Amino acid sequence: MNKRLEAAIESALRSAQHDGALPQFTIPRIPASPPKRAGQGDWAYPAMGLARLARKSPLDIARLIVDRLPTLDFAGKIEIAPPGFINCTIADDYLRKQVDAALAAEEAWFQLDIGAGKRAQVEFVSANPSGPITIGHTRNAVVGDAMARLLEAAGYEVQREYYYNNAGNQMIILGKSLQLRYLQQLGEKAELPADHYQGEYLVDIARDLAAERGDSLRGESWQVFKDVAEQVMFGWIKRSLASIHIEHDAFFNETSLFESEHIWSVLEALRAKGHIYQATHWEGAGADEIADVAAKGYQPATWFRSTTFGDEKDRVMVKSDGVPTYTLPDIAYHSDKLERGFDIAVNVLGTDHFSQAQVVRHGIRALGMDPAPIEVIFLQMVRAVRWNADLGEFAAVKQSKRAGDFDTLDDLVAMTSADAVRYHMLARSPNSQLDFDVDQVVKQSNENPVYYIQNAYVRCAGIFREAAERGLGDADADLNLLGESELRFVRKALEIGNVIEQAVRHYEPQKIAFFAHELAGVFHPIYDEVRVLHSEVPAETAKARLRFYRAAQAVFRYLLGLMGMSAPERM
RNA sequence: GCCUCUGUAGCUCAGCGGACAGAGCGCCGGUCUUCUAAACCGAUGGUCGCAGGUUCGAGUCCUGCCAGGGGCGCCA
Repeated sequence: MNKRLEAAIESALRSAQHDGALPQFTIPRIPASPPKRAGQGDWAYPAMGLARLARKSPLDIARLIVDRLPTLDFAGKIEIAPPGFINCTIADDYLRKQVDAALAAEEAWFQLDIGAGKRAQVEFVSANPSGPITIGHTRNAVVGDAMARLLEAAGYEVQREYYYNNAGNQMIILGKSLQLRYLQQLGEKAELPADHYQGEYLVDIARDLAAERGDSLRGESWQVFKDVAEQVMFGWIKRSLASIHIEHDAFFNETSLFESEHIWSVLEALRAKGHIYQATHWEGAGADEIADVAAKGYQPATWFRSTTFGDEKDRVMVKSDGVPTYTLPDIAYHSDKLERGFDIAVNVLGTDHFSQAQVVRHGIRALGMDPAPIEVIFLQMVRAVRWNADLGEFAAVKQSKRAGDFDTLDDLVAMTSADAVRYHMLARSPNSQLDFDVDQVVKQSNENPVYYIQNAYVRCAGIFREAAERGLGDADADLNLLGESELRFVRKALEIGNVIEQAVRHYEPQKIAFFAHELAGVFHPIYDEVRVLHSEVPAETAKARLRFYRAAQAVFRYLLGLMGMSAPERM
């Protein structure tokens, strides 16, 4: 709608230039935006931005524009306000029509076409199968899934992908850890080294394994235990994610890149383009670094000259022992992603991967590919915190997998609820750190934004239950009987399209959470004021209002769905 | 040291270069004989970390400081 207003203003400006009222100049793109205050219309266009170019006062320019504005079906009153705003109000008639339009079109009313015919991929979670889903992964999961849902709402065909590193050292340690736990179950004295996974969950798996297989695995190598651990972990991970309504379409593992030899062909491609060299230390190394390398006695390794692309130092691709670092498979994986032809490939990562993501980008460039489709949402740290009465302050609950002391997604859901976890993890800018106060989310659950939003849906459901009992319907409703308040809600609901578009264009899925809360804030006062089943409400008015609440309920159902939250009939 | 994120009401946070800076929670005072009060209404509460700059206009953009988080491995 704002786009159409901007286009109309641009054509008005052109016509003013054409008839000589304004001098010739390139018309800048000035966005119309919703004003903060009531009484300033629904869309405001600041003509002040044209004053210098047109060499006229902003108010005069606004006048010239308004006089030449083509008719717009949604526009009602159009006013000029100092210092030079053009305030456009949406016509009441248009708003009334939207009530029926929303109900007739159902989900299509919200659907955008900016992604029509385009494919998007969201890669998220991507936790190694070395333990349960932690609170950090949970934030990643919620943000990634919301992003995917928003892209779908924008018309994209979306694939949700999970990438995991199962070829590295961590998985070897995992296998060995389980092996030792298994031997402990058989009564052997086996000590777990400090760098092994200490978590109790491995004891559980070992116990099951001993129960099922007896001592038949006593002589097996760690690989066997690694495979068992990986398989069991993935079962847990998928089940945990499913508990907050998240499911991936594809699982991509690092091992497959080795099996297909893809990582080696990528390395050769880089070498052919002259970005690879063998050395004990990188080309720009200082005296300290060279001395350090000498002290460690390293043989030559394989380096990627990432400094060519602006990196601060070159990176090792293959260690001197012949084992690749994470960098090589990561580049290979992303080149594979791009070859699959996605228009957008969103990657949700913790900010601790910032440098790594930059190197991957350099690698993609070095291969001669365009990294533009790759977008990364970096998440700042999330901590589970609890009030510590002894200290008199909030203290972080540790979440190291290997230390065996952490809060998992399962714990969080058990302590709060899937809906509360999803909302609280989503309703925060990815750029901000998040302290997830477990006790607070539980304690305050009665005054929570989660319930505030869901209650809007519930209250509608209550009206329909009662109406059905009294045999009331909304057939032949005359929407002219709707009042100012109801139209205020429709006006706000119409912003959904803009919110989704902005969330998608700027990769800010949290916007939808804030918007849902705002819309509920518009809804609740109306619910109190605009009654349906009240003895003083005339039958025809009740019908119109019933239809309005049906549309409102559809809006909330849609919004809750976009956030992966449930829409309960009762609370 | 370099890179990056954050700093807005007592607390947790929104805020798109535009008009007098916004919510929720907390505190204070009101509102249920009629669709769920998990709600609503009202009051209180701000030198937008500090200092410059760009602009007709800066919480928003630029530079420099200050404070806090994260990252800078032949780890994964």
